[in-house]
Amino acid sequence: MYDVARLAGVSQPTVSRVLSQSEDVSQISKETRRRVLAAVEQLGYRPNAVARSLRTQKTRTIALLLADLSNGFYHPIARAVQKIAREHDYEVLISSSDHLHENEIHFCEIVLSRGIDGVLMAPQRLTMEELSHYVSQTNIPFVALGEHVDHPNIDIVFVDDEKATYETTRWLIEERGHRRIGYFGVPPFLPPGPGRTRGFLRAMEEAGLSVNPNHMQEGDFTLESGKQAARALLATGGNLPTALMVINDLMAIGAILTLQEAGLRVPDDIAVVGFDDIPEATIVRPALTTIAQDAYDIGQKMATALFERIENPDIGERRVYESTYKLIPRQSA
Amino acid sequence: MYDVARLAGVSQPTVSRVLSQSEDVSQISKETRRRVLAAVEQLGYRPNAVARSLRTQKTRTIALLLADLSNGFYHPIARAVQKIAREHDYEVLISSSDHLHENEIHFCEIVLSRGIDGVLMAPQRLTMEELSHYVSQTNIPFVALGEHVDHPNIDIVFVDDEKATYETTRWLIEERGHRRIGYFGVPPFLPPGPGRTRGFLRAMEEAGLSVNPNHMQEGDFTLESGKQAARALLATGGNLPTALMVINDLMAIGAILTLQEAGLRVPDDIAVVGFDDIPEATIVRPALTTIAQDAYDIGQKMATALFERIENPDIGERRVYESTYKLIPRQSA
DNA sequence: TCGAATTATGCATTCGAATGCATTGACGAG
DNA sequence: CTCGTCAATGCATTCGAATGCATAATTCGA
Repeated sequence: MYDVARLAGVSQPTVSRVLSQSEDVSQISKETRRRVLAAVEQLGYRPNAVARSLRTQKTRTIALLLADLSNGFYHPIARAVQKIAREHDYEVLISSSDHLHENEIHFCEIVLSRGIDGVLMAPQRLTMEELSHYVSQTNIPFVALGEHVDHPNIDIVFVDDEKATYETTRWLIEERGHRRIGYFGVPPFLPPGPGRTRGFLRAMEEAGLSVNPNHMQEGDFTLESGKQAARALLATGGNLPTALMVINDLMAIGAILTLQEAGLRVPDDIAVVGFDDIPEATIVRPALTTIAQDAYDIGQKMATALFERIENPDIGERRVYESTYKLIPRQSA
Repeated sequence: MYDVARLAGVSQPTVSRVLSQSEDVSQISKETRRRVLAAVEQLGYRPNAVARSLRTQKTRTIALLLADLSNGFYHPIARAVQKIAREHDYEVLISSSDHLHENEIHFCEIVLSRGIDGVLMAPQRLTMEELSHYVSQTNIPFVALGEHVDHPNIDIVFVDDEKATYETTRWLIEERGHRRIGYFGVPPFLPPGPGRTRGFLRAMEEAGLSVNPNHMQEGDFTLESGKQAARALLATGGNLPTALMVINDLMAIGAILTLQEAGLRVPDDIAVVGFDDIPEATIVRPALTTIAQDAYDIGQKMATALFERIENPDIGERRVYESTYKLIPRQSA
């Protein structure tokens, strides 16, 4: 910057003002501005973002923690966040926890030490104490995905998982006439497991239907775990359910593949319903009936909420945004 | 750091030494070290990465530019890079160009202004002049994916695309007896389009087979564009090829879906071969026969090459690493 | 017992840019 | 002709940590 200043015949602070203050705020003469910009151009000067960050205490970077980069559900979120961030002239540091506690902790440490300006996260294994611990050490805004995050300083965006699975289970019962319905979920410590499971069980109970414990299997959101769950179901040897609610599309697809391999017809022998509506849902045959989430909308809501707080730090209390879902009947149920 | 120093009864530089120099290099007494670490603990002090970066001129961050975050091919690359980066205690700034020139430029600007320590990229639209322009402005190492990147200061990792499609096309001809083979590619300015197309054409020519221009269609690597290409193929009305080489799996799957919708049987009426071996290849029915790339290996090679240069800046001339491919015969051909 | 060689630590400066405050010059009013 | 005002710019400092150099403390040998 000194070199630019010398070439333009002004002082370093003047160059700084030309480069970092908006035209109307600064009191730089037109002529000076022109000379400075010409010098910048001539030298190919580029401001050093690190130095700028140190002085302003802003990095113009937000961090985004996803649960699984390979799960297509998260891609529109990342895309929406990137887009909005770019509109605000911010960069996004993307990280994938792969559902691991250790990675979520690492993410938080990075956020605190790197001077990130705001955080978007889909936390799964972090306890509320841990979250509080980190949030309390900083003034930057946090926005999380999921109803389970309940902290006074964290805005959330959520989808009513319980209602979604409840309604869909009822749909399976009332519209499709199923009475033996199974459920593939995840262990209760993995959001949004509990909510979805609750919705399923409530619908079954209200309909006066019992659930065979053998028909409830657990996985970890991956395709492979959906296959395993289906294998476990088949291995029980007992009579099979006529329909299966699965906690997400990837597992649902895994289940379909394995069931078909075992000679079962979907949906004739077993109907399968997923959750998310990822691109793969239209690739499997039969195409997957699923509860669609609007991931792009979720990403937009999260990013918008975050930047509102970044631009106006004293917005006040926790805000809650709900994003919609919608049952998409295809061929698998 | 001053607070820590005061609490520990030492000077700020001493705290700095305790925190940033390895135990054996530094000449800090055991007792002082203990007191300092205790003070750090007590105050919950966390070094400011921005200040550290300004002083050391290192950000401990590398940048990774992918062509399309939604394309599963890139996920293992990202995963491998993250893993190796973490082993070196670096963070990864991931970005997706979505095949757009504008985004590739933006990425380079960020790299230069943010003081990134190294770059991994899968450039597609950047011209060699532009790349040179950016590379020449910095001393940090660049590693690129793809044979088409030919710059003395950029190491590359590549897969022999031409050989792969050549061999696979021969396989279609010799092992499977196809003589009318079509090809779905991408416009020639999109790597690795040209190499793969060349391999296909060479195999056809050597076999003395001509290619019906109607059987050559172009897309942009996406599922949707594969569907469009298939629609265009069908719309030509003429006789159809009995086999189709497709430049990547996503387009191949799109093609299969559309062909099936039109009442054609795969592979009986038209065999389809893809390239990449993404997870979706095992989801479609028939399962996709494809040329597998070892994306995790590619990511590892790229990251390893990069860190070698980061740790030893004067390694010298451009290095070239080849990663393998392998035809995976499944059911679609 | 004293100086040389270590070892342990502190002081002052530096990284690059942003900013509070001071200064300069031009202009107009009295 | 003088002084106040305001626009334009410069000076000095600051952000937080790392580091070259100087120095104090300790050890050791002769």
